[in-house]
Amino acid sequence: MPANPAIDSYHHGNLRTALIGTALAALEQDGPAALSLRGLARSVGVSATAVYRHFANKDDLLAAIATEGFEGLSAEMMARLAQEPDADTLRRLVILGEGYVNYAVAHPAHYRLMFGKRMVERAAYPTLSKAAAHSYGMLEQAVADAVASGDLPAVPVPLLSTLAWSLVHGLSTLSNDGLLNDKQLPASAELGKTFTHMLATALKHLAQPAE
Amino acid sequence: MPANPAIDSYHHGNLRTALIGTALAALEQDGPAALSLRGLARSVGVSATAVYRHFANKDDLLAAIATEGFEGLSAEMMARLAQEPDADTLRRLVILGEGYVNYAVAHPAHYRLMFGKRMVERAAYPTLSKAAAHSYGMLEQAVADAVASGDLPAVPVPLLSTLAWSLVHGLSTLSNDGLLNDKQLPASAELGKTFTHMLATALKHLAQPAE
DNA sequence: CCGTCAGTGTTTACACCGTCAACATCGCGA
DNA sequence: TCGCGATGTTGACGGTGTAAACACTGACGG
Repeated sequence: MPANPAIDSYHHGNLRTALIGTALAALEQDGPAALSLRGLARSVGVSATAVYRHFANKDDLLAAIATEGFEGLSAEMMARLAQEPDADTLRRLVILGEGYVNYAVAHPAHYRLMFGKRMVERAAYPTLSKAAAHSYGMLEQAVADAVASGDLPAVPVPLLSTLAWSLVHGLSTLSNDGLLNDKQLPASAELGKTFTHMLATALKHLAQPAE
Repeated sequence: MPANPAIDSYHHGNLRTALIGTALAALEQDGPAALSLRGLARSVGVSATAVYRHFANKDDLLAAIATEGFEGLSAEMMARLAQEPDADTLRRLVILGEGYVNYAVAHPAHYRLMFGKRMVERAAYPTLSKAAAHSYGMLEQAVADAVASGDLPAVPVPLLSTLAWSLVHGLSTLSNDGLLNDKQLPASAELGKTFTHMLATALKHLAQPAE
């Protein structure tokens, strides 16, 4: 294959990458419903069925995009952690939560896609499910560390991390769906920080998990 | 209009109701993506364009279905509250959370629809947004009561109720998307109870909301 | 140097979809 | 009774995802 992205010839050069890139742009601009394979192919300047040389079908393309989303999410969280290397376990949890919500509200359509039906049938998309598991793993690890160091009470880690995940995920989707705007609340990005901090503070005093 | 649902004639009798009902069944069986106006009309035994006598377009139908969803959600929470009239404010919050998650996981496709893009452009669907606001209002009221009675600390009510909503909403969607099944966790319905209880317990000791 | 061959892109076609316009049929009220 | 509004039908248009058959091209082995 040629080293440069190809100028204009019969063969595009790197259609796969171009398709994902264009799809991402279209996604954030017009929403997921407006994304069509034919339109995408048109934008890239290629015939409609050329897409099928690189993706089994539309879902397959979307899965690839969703995978990139989880990778981006993990990267964002990782970067924020790296910026504050001396944070204690609770602070690290807050950083993760803040990074999570921040990424989600910065890429609303992408984020929505990441949790679409492809996530349900994730047996068919192992790469996607691995990427998602990695993102979740970062959260769970942070929770485990906080429990191990005694900064969080000895509640079962899966329970605590699912709770944390539910919170940031719920906040992200509610915000993306515009359900928080009309209340007197700080911007959603700030919300992530406030919430995770609140939660960490509260959980320190968590007594018993079940009745 | 005739009193009985109509037998078989040129005019269906209560197409609108029939469409919503059939749509609901199809929704839970095959998922939201598989739901088409034409297929729906076929199932009901009516021509494709008959739908447009009762709904402006597909989105309008879906909005009606989503509205019913929020009404069902409110009803479920209300019913559970009524079952336990002597519950204190914190317990009432737990009941609400449990009812919320329970309804969501009992009607996954319906619940997903309720938070689709119609929710974003809810200016165009005032009935839908009213129904949604009512569901949320129940939560917020319970939080306000708990704060007023001193059972929860004096954190701004919108903040606390958004936190509660985020939690149950996040948990519901994660569960519906099958992201919780492979962990060693109790069933999601039970999770709702556990979580809200955990949260209520933890929040009792919440000190300061912000840094 | 040339042929072949796998990878990539094209054309054509099909079934399905949401929706519009024009027309048909019914039942209720003046 | 009759006419009119509500409801349902037929037909058509442009859009979609995708399968099948075909075309182009660059790289590699003889």
